[in-house]
Formats: sequence, C-alpha cells, structure tokens
Amino acid sequence: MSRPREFDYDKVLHQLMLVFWQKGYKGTSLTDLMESSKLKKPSIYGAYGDKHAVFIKALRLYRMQAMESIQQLLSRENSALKTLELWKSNLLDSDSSNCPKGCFIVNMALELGTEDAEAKVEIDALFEDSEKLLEEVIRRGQKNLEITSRYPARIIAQNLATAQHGVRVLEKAGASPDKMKAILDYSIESILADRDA
Amino acid sequence: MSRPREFDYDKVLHQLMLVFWQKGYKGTSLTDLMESSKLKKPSIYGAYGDKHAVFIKALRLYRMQAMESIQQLLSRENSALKTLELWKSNLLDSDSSNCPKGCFIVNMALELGTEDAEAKVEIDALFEDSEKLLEEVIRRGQKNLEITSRYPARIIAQNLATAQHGVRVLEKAGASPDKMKAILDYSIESILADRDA
DNA sequence: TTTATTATTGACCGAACGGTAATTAAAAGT
DNA sequence: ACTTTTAATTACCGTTCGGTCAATAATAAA
Repeated sequence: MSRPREFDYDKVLHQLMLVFWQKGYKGTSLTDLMESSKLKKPSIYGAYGDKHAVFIKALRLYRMQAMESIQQLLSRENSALKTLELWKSNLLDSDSSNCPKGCFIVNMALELGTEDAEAKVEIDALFEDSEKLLEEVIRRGQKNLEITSRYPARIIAQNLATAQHGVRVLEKAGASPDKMKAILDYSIESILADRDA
Repeated sequence: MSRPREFDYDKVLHQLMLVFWQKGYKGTSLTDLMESSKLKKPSIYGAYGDKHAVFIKALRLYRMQAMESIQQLLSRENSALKTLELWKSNLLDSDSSNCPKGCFIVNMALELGTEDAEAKVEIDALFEDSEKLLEEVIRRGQKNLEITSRYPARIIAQNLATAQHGVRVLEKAGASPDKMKAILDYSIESILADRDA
C-alpha cells in the first residue's frame, strides 16, 4: 500500500560503492552520489540514509563480495599451491579490471584509521576473515607437504595477508603489474616445502 | 628592509605536517591548520602558499626526515641482521610514539592515489629510495652470508618494503604491536642464510 | 473511487569550505 | 624622521558542503 521505488536498490548501492571506492569517504560529495546513481538527494536519503549510512552499506557490500570471492577460491578443492596461484591472479586481475584501484577496505582503513567505529567493524571483519581463509589454505598445504612447516600456518597466513595489504598500497600508488606479480611470486615461492629438507 | 616574521618557519611547518598526517589532506581544513600553528589564515598563505602548497611542503619534510632516519640505520656499520633489527624497532617504535599512526606517505598514497602529480613525486621518491636502501642492506647481508642468496637482493628488498607497507596498513587500522612484531620477525627470519645449505 | 502511504522532485537552509582585500603594525634603509 | 617593504589582523567573499521541507505523483488497500 504505497508507491514502489523506481530504481533497483542493490544495483544503485553497487554504483554508490564504486564512487566511495574511487573517491574515498571525504572525497565523495552528495553531488557525486547523485550523478552516479541518477537519483536526487532525498531519494538517496530515503533509501539508504545519510552519507555515512550509505558509506557503511557500501563497505558492507564490498566486504560481502570480497568474502564470497575468496571463499570460492577455497571451496574448489585444488591443491594449496593452485589455490595460492588463484589468489595471486585475483589480486593481479583486479588491477587490470575496470574497477577502481586498490582494495576499497584498505583504502578506507587508511583514510579513517580507527576513528569511525562502524567502518572499523567492516575493516576488521574483512582483515580477520581473509587471514583465516589464508591460514586454512596454508594448513592444507602443510598437510600435503606442499608448503613449509617451518612456521605455524597462522604466522605464514599473517604474512601473506600483510603482503596483500602491501601490494594494495603499491597498486593504488600506481605500481606496474609486473612489479606486483614479482612480489606475489616471491611471497608464494618462499613458503614452498621443497626448500626445507 | 622589511618586517620579520614572528614565528619559526620550520617549526610551524612541522606542526602543519602533523595535522595533515593525522587528518589526511581532505580531512584537514584551514581552521585545523590555524589552530595547530596559532597563525591566521593570511599568515599561513603568505609563508607557505595555499592549502595544497602547504601539503606538498609537509610531504617533502616528512620524506626528508624519513630518508634521513633510514639512512642513519645503514651508515652505522652494523651487520645486516643488526640493521634489519633496527629497521624493525624503528617501525614498532613509531607505533608507540606520540606521532600519528601509520606512515604519512603511505596514508597519502592511499588517499590520493595517482591523481595528485606533485604528491606522487614525493610518494614515489620515498618508496623507491627506501627500497634501494633495503636492497643495499640485503646485498651486504648476502656477502656476509647472513642472508640467503636464494633470491636476488632486489627481490628480497621489494618484499621487505611491501611487508613494511602492509604493516603500516595494520598499524593505522589499529593492530596490536605484538601482531606487528610477529610479522616483522617472520619477515626477517625467513630470509636468513642459515636455512639454506 | 476514495484514502493512506510512500517515492520523487525542486527549492532551500545554515554551516563550513578555501581564499582574499583592506587595514594596521613593525622592522630596515635613507 | 620619513619612506619602503613586508608581516599580521580583521572582516569578508563566493562556493560547496550535508541535509531537509513542502509539494507532487504514484501505487495499494478500503
């Protein structure tokens, strides 16, 4: 018993996310959001809330998509090495794709730090979850003797996650895909098991 | 034959840098700069130029200080391992010190990306120079058989630099010093030579 | 067909933004 | 003492910011 909205809520939220991803939180104005969504201010406000609420919804959407993406990596029952290669390709592909540079969450972690409590929830959640998924991959690889057991899986996973953050920094700063590839190649190669013995 | 300025140019620039470091470029208003420097708007403008010019001067100051700091690490003729330990302590100390979280340059790299050409000069310069200094340390360590020669010094240095960026991300996001220490410990330990043979 | 509810629109708000013109004050050169 | 030059202060400018009010339009329920 009411007028239905004339736009696709999820589709528009995706568009809004892209704007925040590209321009940052403070760098995005309501005018930017209006242009990309082709909605007027009160429509955005009515559907998603104020600027900060839109932003948090955008962060959450990004996190969900990112989580799904990396969970798919693991669900396919590949070897640990193959999974890590897919992880690497994923990082390199996103660089050449048409979406904004870098990881939205990492970008926002550095813009907002720990000041925005709601944003911090999303940031911490993605960081922890992706670290845990990497740990699971490493654990598998250690059981299969693909990956060194010289260090605990957790430590190795922490380091891979940190390397990923670092690569995101380089990506955003305009580093070449070749350089990013070299770094990720090393990150993987240096934890292979056949070095041990 | 003119009136001298009543404040210390360099001291005030340092203060202004801290504001940009803490609040980011877009997050810093002229009012913020006025409060921290205790100067009025036209005084700031007269001495340093407009907001963007102040910002670039602040970035350059930070880069100079950072460069000097890491060059000092190398100039003391320690072993490569000792130098890397100092490098690690440096990263961990800056976390517990009273200056803003994270690396100013990394923060700005992620806020501005490649859009601000003048800022990009400073960002690229610090990234490249710190990578080169790390490469020099690694090269020394390889000659002394302290550090593995399984990979070229340049690759190892790239990876250490990337780990540093990643740690800066974690620091800014509020990670514990313990976690950062664990990651840096691994980064160093995993390139020691006594693993090879 | 009427009524209730909600989406959309256009106009508008006060506040904060970066920046500047005009004035006053202070030093140095003559 | 007087002029010149530059710093500091005050008041102000136009623009953009995020947000909202009032009016209109569209749907579903009665």
